[in-house]
Amino acid sequence: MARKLSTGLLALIAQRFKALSEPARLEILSALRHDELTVSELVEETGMGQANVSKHLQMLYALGFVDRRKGGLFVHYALADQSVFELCDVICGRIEAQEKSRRKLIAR
Amino acid sequence: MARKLSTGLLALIAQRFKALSEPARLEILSALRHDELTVSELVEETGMGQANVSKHLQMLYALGFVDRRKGGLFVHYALADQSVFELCDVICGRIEAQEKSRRKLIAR
DNA sequence: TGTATATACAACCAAATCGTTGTATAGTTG
DNA sequence: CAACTATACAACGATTTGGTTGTATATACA
Repeated sequence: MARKLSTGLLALIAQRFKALSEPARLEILSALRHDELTVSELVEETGMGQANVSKHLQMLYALGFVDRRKGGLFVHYALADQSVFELCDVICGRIEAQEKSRRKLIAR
Repeated sequence: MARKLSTGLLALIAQRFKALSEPARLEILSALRHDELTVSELVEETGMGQANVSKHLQMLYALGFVDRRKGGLFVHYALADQSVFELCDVICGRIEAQEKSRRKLIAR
């Protein structure tokens, strides 16, 4: 990685992080982890409103997190790749480490 | 990673992503990449207001992205670890791939 | 062709968030 | 002690954003 990230690149990176900063969108991505789903299936799976799911999907699609395939009346969405979960893994590692050190502090 | 991420964990993960979803905070982290800096130095480095820098630092500290050390009148902030840049690397990989496929589309 | 269904989209409101201004706190220095 | 400096914090206005409601579009089917 470059020594100093340009302001422009920083903005692009921030944009991606922002897409992942909403539990609703993470839930959608998580639901898509193992197979593709239609919008309706995502609505059912997540319990969110249809328009809401659709809006989140537009953002995830625009930023390349999901792929889209039209089949008849339905639109099938799928994960573009698994890198989202790499990111989550790094974050989870951080959370666990913090949790561990927090427990250690309390134990004293 | 677990097959299905719990809603609670999803919220924790989203919280971390949100901290990274602001260019100003990424810029602060980027400035801290190679050595620790005081708040004043960060203000100078980034051109942001002091109160603004301080507020962002509070969030980054609360979420464990930076460490804090008080020396006299100054408070020195440092990166807690380099994992932020792992995350940025994954994102940058995505951005480059998208850019590449975008160019390919236009070339046609 | 007419009806029904799946998805997208615009408009709206409420809540969250960014940056600023002003002030409080803590530590330093004369 | 008094003046000064670095940092944190509260409050405020402007902007953004998430979710909803209502509607438009497109495809299927009778």
